[in-house]
Amino acid sequence: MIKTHKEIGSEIKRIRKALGMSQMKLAEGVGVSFQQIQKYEKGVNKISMEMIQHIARALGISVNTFFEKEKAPVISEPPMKYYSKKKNLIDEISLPLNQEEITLLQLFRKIENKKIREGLIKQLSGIVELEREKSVSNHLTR
Amino acid sequence: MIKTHKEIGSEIKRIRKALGMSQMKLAEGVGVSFQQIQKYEKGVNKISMEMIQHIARALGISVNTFFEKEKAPVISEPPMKYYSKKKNLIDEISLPLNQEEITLLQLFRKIENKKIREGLIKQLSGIVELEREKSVSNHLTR
DNA sequence: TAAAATTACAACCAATAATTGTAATTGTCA
DNA sequence: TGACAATTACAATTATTGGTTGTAATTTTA
Repeated sequence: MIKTHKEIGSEIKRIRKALGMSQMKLAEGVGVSFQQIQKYEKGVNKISMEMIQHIARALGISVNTFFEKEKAPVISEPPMKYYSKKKNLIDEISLPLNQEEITLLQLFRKIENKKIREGLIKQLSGIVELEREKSVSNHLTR
Repeated sequence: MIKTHKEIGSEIKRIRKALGMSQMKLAEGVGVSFQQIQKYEKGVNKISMEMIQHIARALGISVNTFFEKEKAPVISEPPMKYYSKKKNLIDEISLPLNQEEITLLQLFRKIENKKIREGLIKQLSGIVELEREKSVSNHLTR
């Protein structure tokens, strides 16, 4: 859910008051008129990316404060088996990816045929299986 | 140090390209013309707080990505060594994934042999190729 | 190399960011 | 209480720019 300017403005106001700071003082720190601060707080005017940084600095807080509620990228846990039981609650999580993995995904997402996708995954799990067996036998004969 | 719109725009462009996404496609996801995306990327137009959220969503990343490097409000400057690690963003993009894609990734990550991974991607691109050709011929005979 | 796709650049216009001015509200203290 | 200062709300105006469409240039694909 995206945050509206009105919501962000209210947050600015809340923080400003919590700091016992007047609109005038904040305006001074930001470099605009205090009436302009009012507009930001009311959500009348949009807040640009540069402006939010000035405001955050004047308030002595981090810009991230305004997006803290966003869920951070979560690292998924390895599945028990190769096919993990899907949990209905979560259908989308975020993972940090490297370039190779991005390429993999870009290609995979182009495959519209579901059976082909499923087949690929099955094949992939076979490869993984093979690689593991090989490493095991290597280990035994080493 | 505050980030200018130009810098933020460049970051958007870099991420978009890393994801293999065209301006058109991004524009579509954001809900503006692709020329408007150009202006954001060039820093010609300011990016509002609401707009950055739409852009982030269309890119499948968190808004915080644009402020990750930001230092939290500092009273005294911390030692340099804690900041020394320069992280390459392209190698650390977070994407929302569905269950099938997560499975794919988890399997792919188990493959330690680089050649096998590369071969897989090559094979995958071949499949994509095939599927596209098929859809083209379907379209022609339809 | 021709086509298709993607990107860059220009001109135009409606929308609004920011200013100044004034009124209303709140707080302070004699 | 009432006068005052400070703070905040609201109005009107203007310069700026966010967003569009159109076209040219560039890159990619077949």
